[in-house]
Amino acid sequence: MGEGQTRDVAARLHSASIRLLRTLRREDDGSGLSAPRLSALSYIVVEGPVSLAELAEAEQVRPPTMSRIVDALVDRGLVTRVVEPRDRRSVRIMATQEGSQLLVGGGERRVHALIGRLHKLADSERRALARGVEILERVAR
Amino acid sequence: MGEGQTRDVAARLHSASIRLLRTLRREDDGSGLSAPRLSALSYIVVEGPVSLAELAEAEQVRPPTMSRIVDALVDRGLVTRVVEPRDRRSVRIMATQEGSQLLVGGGERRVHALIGRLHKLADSERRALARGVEILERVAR
DNA sequence: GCACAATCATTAGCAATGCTAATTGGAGGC
DNA sequence: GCCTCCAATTAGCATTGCTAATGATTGTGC
Repeated sequence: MGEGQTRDVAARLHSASIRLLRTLRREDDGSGLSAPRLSALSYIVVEGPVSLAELAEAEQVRPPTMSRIVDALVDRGLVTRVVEPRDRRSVRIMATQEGSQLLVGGGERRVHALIGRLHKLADSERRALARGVEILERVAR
Repeated sequence: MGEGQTRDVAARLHSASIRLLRTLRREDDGSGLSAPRLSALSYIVVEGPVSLAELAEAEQVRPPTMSRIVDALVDRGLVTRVVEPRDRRSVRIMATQEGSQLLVGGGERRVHALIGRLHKLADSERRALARGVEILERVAR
């Protein structure tokens, strides 16, 4: 594959990813949470108990910013903060039942919407996309 | 392809897209613009003259929010606002030379970084990814 | 064991971004 | 001409982002 074609794939992959996530983001309205809060909650639910530093790093914001977002999630009872006994400087942030349910209870709205779109594809296309996703996972790592 | 597999593809596509864009976002630092401003400028450069309403819709923010972002871009000389003569209520927003150069001049940092990653793939993988991107474009439309 | 540097999180204070409601200015109907 | 509708902006507020400074705890050197 030539240099120009590689550039073409890169540019199109970039803009298709942006468009996909923008489309799916419309599903977030029903959650009642802002985008940063929902994204943080999602990470907490999936990645289990995490430290504030890890969470901030993963969400690409600074610790003070994330500390406030966690405040808001705690206020709503979606998340708890527990001091880590091994190192009492740090905290374990984990989802409450309510927090997990808010996410999965909605059937994970975004994924659900995406499944609906995938159903419109031919089976061979879904397989080709699945293969592309495997490669994308390596590229995005 | 079964229902469970389709769900699996959807979930993985979703999170791989998030991870990809987060990775590439690190390239934005060099631009000197915040994420919303850079994203708006990018749309303006690519989509030529646009109205405020169209730009707000595309970026999924409300018109007042976008109006202020455009203010900031105008202040930096990256964009101009021209009253539309056909309908003097509306406005044509377009990039200046400087605005276009800021984007393409950096070689489009994100795409450039992505090309570097694609180079590490085997040729057959790049082709499979290219096929996946074609399908993704339809899914994301 | 004790001062001292390093580390994790939070607080303080500011700029930018997001919203809704209200306003301004112009277009179009009648 | 007047009234309604429409595009954009202004006003005012909450949230999100940052850096700098502070608190609290841990680890280190001696």
